[in-house]
Amino acid sequence: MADAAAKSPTIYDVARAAGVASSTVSRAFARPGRVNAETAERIRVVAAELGYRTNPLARALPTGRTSMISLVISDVTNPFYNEIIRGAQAAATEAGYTMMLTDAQESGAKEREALERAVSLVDGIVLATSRMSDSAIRMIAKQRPVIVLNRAVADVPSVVTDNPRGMRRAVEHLGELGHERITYVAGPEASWADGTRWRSLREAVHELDMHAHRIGPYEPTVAGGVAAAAELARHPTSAVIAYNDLMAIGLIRALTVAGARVPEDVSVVGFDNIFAAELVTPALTTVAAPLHAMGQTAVRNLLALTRGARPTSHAPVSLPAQLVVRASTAHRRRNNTSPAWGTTKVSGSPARASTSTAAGSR
Amino acid sequence: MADAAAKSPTIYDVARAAGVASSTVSRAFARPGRVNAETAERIRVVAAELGYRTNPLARALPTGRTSMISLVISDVTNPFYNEIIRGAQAAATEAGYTMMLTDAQESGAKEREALERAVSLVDGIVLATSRMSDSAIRMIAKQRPVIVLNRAVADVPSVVTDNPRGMRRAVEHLGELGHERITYVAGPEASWADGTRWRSLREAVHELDMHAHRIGPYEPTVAGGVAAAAELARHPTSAVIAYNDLMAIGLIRALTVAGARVPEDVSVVGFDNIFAAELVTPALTTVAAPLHAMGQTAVRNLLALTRGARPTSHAPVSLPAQLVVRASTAHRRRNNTSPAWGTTKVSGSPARASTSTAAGSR
DNA sequence: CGCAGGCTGGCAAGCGGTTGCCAAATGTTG
DNA sequence: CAACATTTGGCAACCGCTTGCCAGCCTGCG
Repeated sequence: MADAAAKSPTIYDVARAAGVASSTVSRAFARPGRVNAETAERIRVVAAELGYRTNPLARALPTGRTSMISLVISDVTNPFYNEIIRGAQAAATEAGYTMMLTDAQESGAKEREALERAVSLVDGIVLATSRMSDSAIRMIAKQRPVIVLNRAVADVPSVVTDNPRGMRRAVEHLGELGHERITYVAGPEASWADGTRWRSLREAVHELDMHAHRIGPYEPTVAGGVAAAAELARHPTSAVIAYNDLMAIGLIRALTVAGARVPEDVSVVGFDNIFAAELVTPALTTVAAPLHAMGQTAVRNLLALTRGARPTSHAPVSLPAQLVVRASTAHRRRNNTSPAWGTTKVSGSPARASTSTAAGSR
Repeated sequence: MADAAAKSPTIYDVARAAGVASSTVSRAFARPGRVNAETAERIRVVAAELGYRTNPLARALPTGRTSMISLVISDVTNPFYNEIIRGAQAAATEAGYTMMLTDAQESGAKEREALERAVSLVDGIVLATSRMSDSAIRMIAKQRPVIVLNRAVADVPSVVTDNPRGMRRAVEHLGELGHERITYVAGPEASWADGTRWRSLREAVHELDMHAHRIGPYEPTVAGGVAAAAELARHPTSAVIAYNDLMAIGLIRALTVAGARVPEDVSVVGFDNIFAAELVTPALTTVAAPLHAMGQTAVRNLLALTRGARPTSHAPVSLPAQLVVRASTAHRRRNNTSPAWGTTKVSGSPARASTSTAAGSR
């Protein structure tokens, strides 16, 4: 019908209708002070009548700025990003920028390919939990301003959670509940966050005169948590801290299936405070990252960069974490030397345990 | 640092280096057959050496095609969209398109504003569960090809789940378990999906000689489900179907708190099969929508539209749904005329119930 | 009254590609 | 070998907007 017919009006149409030169129209919109107020007003009126709307593409060509930024996340499916996306979106909109979201689907290659396409379209990029190598990231950063989120890369400004403090709180909490030995269920080996979390845990237990040991790495998913449970059964502790909530959830499920009770027999703490954390049974005690603030801060800092600001220092911007205590942690039962699931562990399912161990240590 | 120095090479640079005209370079990339194979190869090599990459913005200006599409969803936070996003992304990438994701944050106004900005940048738009009015949607559709997802709008092609069949399966399932009366917990009044689900439920119970009644509307969130529980307590049935999983989860929690056991006392069925559905306790029986396929189909159909295809008919493309039976549904306990939670409801916690009711009906 | 300087608005040259049209070169056919 | 068709590459005019530079005009000041 009458759809393809009407091409949208250009500054030339407006210029003709208003009886001025196209450059004047352009300036009326882009450089308010540069044109006489009355003239500008007249142009504005005429433009409105014609339904003129400046074409961002055409504007971008000569200026080189698109007013778009890109947020790349490693996995849209991971609820961890929900609030980050929201925060980033809010900051972008607030500054008049359009944000394009790209899902890397946990693949460094896909991430790279998507970036390849997007890099020339945007004024800046936020890389959240990038799966690319440090050097690949630096490569990108050479072409456009980049902020990495939840990771530290030399020479590239970043925004992270205060993992040390968060971990410290978790350990203190467990300590107050009488636990002395903590098992850390590790996430992806390549993960920067995993590294700092484990390091922080070691420091915390040292200071608090407790003990920690580490198993893994495992996939940072529910399935990964399930896999970890088998290994945990071989060296049970009364308290466990998992790399993230997804793993903690998987762990609890597997533990429950194996006959252990959470939190009575074993306390479990996760990281991230994802949406599902409070839905599962028992509700998960977890270290909440300031997700919304992270997305927001990342974008704000990015936009500052695009305006030419140089980062004051190369140290990551660190945002405070918070411990959310729910139902998956409880007092250690001191007098019970051989709990039900401990029994299960030594005799019950040796085959399963060894299988998973092989998979776990790769 | 040597960052701002190097401007990326253009076709002119390549042309000079290869000793041909810029138009030939352009054609070598855009119109493969139009140029001699050898020449094209040489150009390609030179371009690779120079690190030339075609600038999508510059290309978009004369052609009017950006190779970008936009996916607008009503709420990134809602896990319902996870797989839709994935499917859409996959279809877009496969076709060489870049997809930009926009979150409307459940606000028709924000959706509109974001669209305002994006419409001139993309070749087409997928509106998933749009919160805008039909007429606003048609307005957009007049400017660019549009596909609406999970909704039907006259004159705009759409992709939806086969709600009737899905509902039918749910009702049959409940019928087989001996339930005779079903309560439907309604979602947003304005929701197209809610309308068809309730209608389908009525038809199904009619044919199967069962009974249905409806309560609501409530927010399509966990909180909404919690609110609904209070109302449900006033007219208890042994089976409940909720508008979506989030509400079903909230309902189950509130029911459990109130002393009812799920599924022993009341069976609950949700819709959508979101990620958390299998994590909660009891795991949720739900009608699974073919989320990935929906996203994929929507984008594919959209791209077909951009290539000039006219939709064959204006009837929505309907994709099959599937009932996933988990642990939240069970046989009706026939001999128990006054179940525990029925008792609870009339005497146990009237205060709590009435408080929630007030909150629920707002 | 003459002139420096601030305002305004127009001209025109891009930004990096695309593409209709033309001409030279090469291939085909009678 | 001439006439004609087919490739192949170049020229140049856009696409819609920005912006450096220039000129006309109005003020204010000495």
